[in-house]
Amino acid sequence: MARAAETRRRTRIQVEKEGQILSSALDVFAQSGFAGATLDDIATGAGMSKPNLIYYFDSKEEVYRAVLGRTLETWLEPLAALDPGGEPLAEIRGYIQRKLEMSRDRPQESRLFAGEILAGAPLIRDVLEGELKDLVDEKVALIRRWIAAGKLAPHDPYHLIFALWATTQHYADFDAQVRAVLGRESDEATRYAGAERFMEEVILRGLRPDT
Amino acid sequence: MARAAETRRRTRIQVEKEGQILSSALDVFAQSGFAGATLDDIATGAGMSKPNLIYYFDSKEEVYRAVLGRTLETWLEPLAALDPGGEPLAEIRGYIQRKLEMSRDRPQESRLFAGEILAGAPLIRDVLEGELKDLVDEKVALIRRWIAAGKLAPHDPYHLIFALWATTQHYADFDAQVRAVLGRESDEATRYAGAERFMEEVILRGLRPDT
DNA sequence: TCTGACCTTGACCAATTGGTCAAAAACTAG
DNA sequence: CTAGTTTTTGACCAATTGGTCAAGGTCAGA
Repeated sequence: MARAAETRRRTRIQVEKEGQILSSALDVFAQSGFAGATLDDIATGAGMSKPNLIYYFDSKEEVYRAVLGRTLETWLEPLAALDPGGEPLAEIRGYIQRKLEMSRDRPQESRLFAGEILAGAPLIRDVLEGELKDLVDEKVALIRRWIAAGKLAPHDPYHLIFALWATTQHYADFDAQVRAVLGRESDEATRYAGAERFMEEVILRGLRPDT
Repeated sequence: MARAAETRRRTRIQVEKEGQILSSALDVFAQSGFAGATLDDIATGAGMSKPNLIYYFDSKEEVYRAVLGRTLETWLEPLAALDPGGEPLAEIRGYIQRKLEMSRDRPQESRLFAGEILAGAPLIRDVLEGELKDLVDEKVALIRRWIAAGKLAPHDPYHLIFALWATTQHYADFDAQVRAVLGRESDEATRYAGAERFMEEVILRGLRPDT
């Protein structure tokens, strides 16, 4: 284990350097994937030498795990924030907005997860089957209650969540494709405004109960 | 250049071996990405030695390009099949079905593209900005005509296409996550049936004109 | 069957890269 | 200021891996 991990109290330098490493590692892993990333790239991005990086994290995989772990909580936040006490359609609209904001403002995190899951989620399978599944199951139950109360049209909540994930994250994960198709003219703000408008007009509208 | 490429007439063995290589390469690249894949893995999967593989393709990148290229046409097919002469809602329903079928039956191709685009599409940017953009622009114009004719509700066709891509491909690209969330019970057939039902009930319904 | 072209691979090479180590530099408590 | 601890890195090592090469095996046509 690295000193940083076994020492009881973390020094000022440890906190700083670990932060720089994780920040650089996020960029590199998101851009190149786990296999494509090199410790030298990460170290350079963090403004230090490779042995110095290894002084803080014992291995490339440990850096990767740390970045993933750090991002996970941020990632689950929007869904967790879905409020049972709120008005159903407004809550889901809020969720869409938060997810789109995350895609826009933190695309690296989105791509990091996309890469991990694309590869079969070898390192976070347990988190997906545990924390994530529990959270989703809880929100699915909530949506079912909203449906039973006649506040939402009756559609499978699991597939609703998948559709929201897929569509919102698409703009970060497949950014290269979206930009290519929309052409040079389209700027970021316009892209995301259009995405939000479409989702609210089509998906949200599809959730409105018949009455 | 490899013999296979410069020879005028391809021998029986060339056709066979190149097919085996591309098939194996699809699996390996889809699973491990470009950087994570090794020529030995691909060669072994194709039932031959690494030098033998290099006899047919000059480099790892050339194998990768070949696999990407081969898959591209298949990939554009469903969108290209959108028929101007057909009934708008039925056409889009057919498109959703075809894309979901591709996700289910050819997940490796889906993941291959996802990986490439996630990395910024370094090798197919020109195709995305050329062929793909042209095809999308053409279909966007078609959808706009349908909207103008009052056959579809007025929503941005670009974002409609993105939403359909995102949602259908999600089931292949993020398979690990979908399975984890739905749990062990859910089998493939049920997953895809649920996805199709949701998309038809929500998205397709959202495209129906008001009248 | 013979011959020339095609196919196959074991052995090898050089570059990359994850990780080690010892020694020096910087920091901090007393 | 001093001694001990923490931090930093140049040099190095071993494993992996993309790609080469020469030698031997196989195949198709005459």
